[in-house]
Amino acid sequence: MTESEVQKQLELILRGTVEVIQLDELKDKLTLSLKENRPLRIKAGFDPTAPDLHLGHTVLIQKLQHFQELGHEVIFLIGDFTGMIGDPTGVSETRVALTKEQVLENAKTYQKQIFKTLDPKKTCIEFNSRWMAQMPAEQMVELCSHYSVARMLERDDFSKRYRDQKPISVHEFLYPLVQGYDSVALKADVELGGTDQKFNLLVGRDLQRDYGQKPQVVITMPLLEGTDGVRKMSKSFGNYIALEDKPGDMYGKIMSISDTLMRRYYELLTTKDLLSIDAQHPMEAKKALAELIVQQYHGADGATQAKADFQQRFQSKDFPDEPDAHVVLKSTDFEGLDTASLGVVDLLMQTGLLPSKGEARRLIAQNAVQLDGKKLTDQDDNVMLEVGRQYRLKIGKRKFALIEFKNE
RNA sequence: GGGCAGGUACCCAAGUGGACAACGGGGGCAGACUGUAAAUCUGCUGCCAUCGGCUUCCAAGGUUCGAAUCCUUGCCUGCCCA
Repeated sequence: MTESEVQKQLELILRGTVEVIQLDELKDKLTLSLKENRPLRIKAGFDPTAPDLHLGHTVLIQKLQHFQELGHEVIFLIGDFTGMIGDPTGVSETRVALTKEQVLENAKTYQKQIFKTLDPKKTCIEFNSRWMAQMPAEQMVELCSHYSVARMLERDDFSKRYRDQKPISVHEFLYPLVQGYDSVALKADVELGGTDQKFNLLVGRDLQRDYGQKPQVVITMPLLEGTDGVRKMSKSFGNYIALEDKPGDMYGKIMSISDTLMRRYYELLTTKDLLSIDAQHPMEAKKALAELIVQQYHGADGATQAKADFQQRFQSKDFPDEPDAHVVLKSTDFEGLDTASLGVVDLLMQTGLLPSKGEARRLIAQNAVQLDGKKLTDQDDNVMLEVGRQYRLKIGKRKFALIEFKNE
């Protein structure tokens, strides 16, 4: 009986994962949890320096939600203490230490975003400064004694930097140790992380063993590719879809991904059956995905609106209900002119949607500007505006402005 | 403390006294094609302007008819030796 239940839980848990260390231990833990009616403690740590989450982060959050759905206890750990160290994973940039206020502020933002997925009542939010900030130096030294330099250097980027004679600050060794110790402090049964976290996650297992605990099961999740379909989603690559993106933008960004990437997003961001996705027309499937995700973060209304707007804007190439700019010109805007005649370039600049006149000229030269459906091709042209009429200006494929001339 | 290398547009990266608003790649934008995509092809990508002008190559000075390029100082980054 419990066995089939374990199997059922596993199916959801394993979806999209890269690696589970060790699967047997996970099975045992699940079995025991069911038998004793005790939820497992699921830990995932987040950096407080980047509070604006994007879909890449939600791969983990989604997985946490799965556990929550299965009745387990989710611990959302904000690494405010480790944040001061700065994760040396990959290319390390010098981090500016955050103030307590900033961390709390960021934590709030986090909560607002994650509780769109997680159940607030069943989520425990922790800060690792709670135990780390008080830790006496003696204990810190003690903690350090549990790991050797040689083992530290096993870590891929450490060994690489060491080999390449790139600097490794001593305090960087503390990052994995502290992250591992967090698992001890929290008595975590399972810890989730991206594949790049594997080393740190494993340190947690070792430390727990040393501190007389059962080692946590480590589950690594893939790093979600960004909208370019190649590199991992990251703010610095500019290929991200932020949870705080406006519904329309979010929808549009999802629609612009490749079909291959869409399947990946389905796998990692939803629980939809992939076979049924493959059976659909890719465009329909993508629309459904976009709607689903926008709905999750902006509600049903936002999703419907975004969908309709997208349809209008791009698919039927119609003028949207809500243009990006609405310009109202008055006769006083035409100094020294008695007619409402305006240079095309100036008209474009009035919308505020373009950074410079050069850009405006360029777009005109590239046949990218339409006024009421008519292409404007000569940058020296003037447009005559009639009083009271609304003009629809389309700039490129995604910028729309409504121009109006009111005489007063 | 000493030695060396380097800081060029959104990013990477050429250029080492004039022909430089600055090669090339990435990214971005636009056009064609399409499924609104992706891939591909083409063009554009400092600012203002009618020929033309203006402000740029870490910062501040200097040399020169003329500097991204040479000199001085400062700031920053990496390496090596102590």
